[in-house]
Amino acid sequence: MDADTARERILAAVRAIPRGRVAGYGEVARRAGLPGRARLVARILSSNDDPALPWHRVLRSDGRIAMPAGSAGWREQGRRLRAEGVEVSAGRVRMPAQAPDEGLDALLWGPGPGA
DNA sequence: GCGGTGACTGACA
DNA sequence: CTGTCAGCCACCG
Repeated sequence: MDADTARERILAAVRAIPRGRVAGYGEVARRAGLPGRARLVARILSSNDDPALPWHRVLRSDGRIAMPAGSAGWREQGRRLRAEGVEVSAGRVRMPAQAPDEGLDALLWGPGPGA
């Protein structure tokens, strides 16, 4: 597929993250049908201009905010996440692994529109 | 074409 | 826990 299609899919995957939930760059890439393209996801978000895109729900694989700690974007992301009820401490989000009752996939994406 | 860079990641020490 | 390393890939000078 071409670069434009890839971007569309990635943006769609990001938009699919439910409010109050988070997903990793690699996870988003995988959901977009582009496994291993975490860096592409990061690049897309960094150049994104859509104010409606929930970019703040995308985190690094270790649960930490990807931007430089203390930067404006870093603070903004933490603020938006907490505003949605996501627990954030020291720039880190509580990962789904701490809630073993449900599958990781279900926790990340929930029932979603397809269920 | 080439090397540097980055909102990345998993493996290892 | 922190650091280093090799992959990764689009973009830029």
